[in-house]
Amino acid sequence: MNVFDDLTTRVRTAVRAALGSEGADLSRIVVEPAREAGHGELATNAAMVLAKPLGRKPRELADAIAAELRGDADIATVEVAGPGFINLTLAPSFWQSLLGSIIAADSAYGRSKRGAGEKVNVEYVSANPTGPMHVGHCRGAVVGDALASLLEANGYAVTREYYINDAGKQVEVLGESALLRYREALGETIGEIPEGLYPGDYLVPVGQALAQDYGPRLLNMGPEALTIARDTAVAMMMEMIRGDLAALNIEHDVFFSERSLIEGGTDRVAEAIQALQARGLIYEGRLPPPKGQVEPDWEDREQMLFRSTEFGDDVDRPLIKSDGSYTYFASDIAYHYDKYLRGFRQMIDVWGADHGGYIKRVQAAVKAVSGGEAAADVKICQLVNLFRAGVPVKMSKRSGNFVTLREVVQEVGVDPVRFMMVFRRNDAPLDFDFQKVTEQSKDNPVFYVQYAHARTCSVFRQAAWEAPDVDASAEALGRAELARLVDSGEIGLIRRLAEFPRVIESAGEAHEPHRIAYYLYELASEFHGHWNRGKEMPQLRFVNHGDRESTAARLALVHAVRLVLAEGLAILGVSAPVEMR
RNA sequence: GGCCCCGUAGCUCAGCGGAUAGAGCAGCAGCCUUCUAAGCUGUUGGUCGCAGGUUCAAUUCCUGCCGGGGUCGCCA
Repeated sequence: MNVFDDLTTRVRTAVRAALGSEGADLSRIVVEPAREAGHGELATNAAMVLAKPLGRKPRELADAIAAELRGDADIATVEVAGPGFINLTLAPSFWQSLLGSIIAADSAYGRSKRGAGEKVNVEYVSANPTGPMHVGHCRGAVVGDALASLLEANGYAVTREYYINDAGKQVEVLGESALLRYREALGETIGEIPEGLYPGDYLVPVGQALAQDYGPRLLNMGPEALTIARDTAVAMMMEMIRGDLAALNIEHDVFFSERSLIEGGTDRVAEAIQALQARGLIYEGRLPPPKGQVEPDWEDREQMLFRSTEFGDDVDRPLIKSDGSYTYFASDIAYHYDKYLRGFRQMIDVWGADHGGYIKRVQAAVKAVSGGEAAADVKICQLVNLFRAGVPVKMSKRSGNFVTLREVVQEVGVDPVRFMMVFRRNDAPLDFDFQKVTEQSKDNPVFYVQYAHARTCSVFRQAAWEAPDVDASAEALGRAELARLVDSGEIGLIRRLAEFPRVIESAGEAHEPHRIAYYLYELASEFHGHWNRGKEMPQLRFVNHGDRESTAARLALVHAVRLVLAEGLAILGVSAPVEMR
């Protein structure tokens, strides 16, 4: 039910009829919404695309195609304009019946089957399990989650995944920090937390849990105690992080432990390296030191390298540290190899801006390890700048004075956080103002869009009161005399609703959930605008006194607007309130 | 120095190769004696960082500069 696909097909048919089908490439022909009112409702580039291959003038081709299109009863006007555009307006009856289809499709409207059930893995958040999530993690969390939903709306089989970095030095430090808290829980005075350990209070419960479970036994246990403390701490931190995510309504399908790659008998990292070796992509060699930067302890040594440059990386990458353990990247290769073995050919990783330099090597790894069958897209999320009524919120890691995700959600609620995080492109920095995002005013996009939905609901409440004889059920509205919808504002709204499937597809294809947010903003704006016209011109109001048929038709339109707003907000994980009080 | 991202109206930003580049805010001019719930309507404002290239067509793709940010073996 994508109008643009529908019309593209019709245009291609018209092209074949007008010009014969002698092998011309019709794939580049598209029908798009016209940008300006003066350019009709839809426009196609068919004539311009075909001009060159056919060796004919665009305007001439356009005239021939246009003549063909005029035979289509759904097309009201056809005009050739500019360099060879064919501008179309559709018959009101076309839009009216489209509205009927939208209502019939109900919550399936906008959903695409383009993904055809293909498996996609979206890995996001993946915050280190060393403490609670702070606002910095928030954006990636929301972007990843909304992207996952967006891909589901496009018919993909999506797995939401979290990679737990539970294998490196940081979790060892976490373990040590937990042991200190353990001694504290046993009654020792530990004084100030030493430099280099995690000072946060959130480790106090970990120490208490250890004390409760083990009593004083860990004190003389040796290295084993550290392992126990570490594992306990990681488990409890992950519990906390899950709670943080739950506060954002985020739930992952898979939590993948980095440590699991090397524990439990099989060395999955070694297997991944072997897979690369089998493809001749591993060698012993030396790396040039980084240029333009002083590296005092640079040690030139012969080491095992992955030939990632073969896949577009800048230098080949080491897999084994000088102490003999695997590099983080080696584990990550194994992790992505695992994703490939689980059947994912499309992998999306959502990372913070500071990981930008890591993209090429992971993409190289995915290509290498899958023999070119799989590909990774990496979405980088830029910083979020916090404000309170326009004043920057100071944050310093050193003083531990960072704002946690939980605090933000508690203060402003989930909806403003989720909406604002996708109201920018992920790769552009974003300003987040605690005060503005909760304002109930036109200037606050969250409110503006949610209010549009609430307003649609309000119309129905009003209708039940003022026009109780009109059956406002979805079934009845689907049967309404939609031909009553002739006002330009009404048709305009239907036209906007018609764009929804197209927005879902293009946003899904580009992996850009923010486009949904912008679309919803535009739809809301158009709906509010039409509403406001009813102030000056009561005859345009949805509840049209004394005319049941007209009221029913308009309620059908409002119902469809509500449907699309709710669907779009659902993709973003933002609620669609029935009232804003 | 290498690599990556960004550069569009005074500000914050949209813009999947298409026409005269859009929105919100701010500014300006009206309306707001009351109704459909958090005002409304209109309007000013642009060498799309610069220079080349590809194309019928470039803000969009490519190359090189300029400016801002990030990042740069054995951290994750």
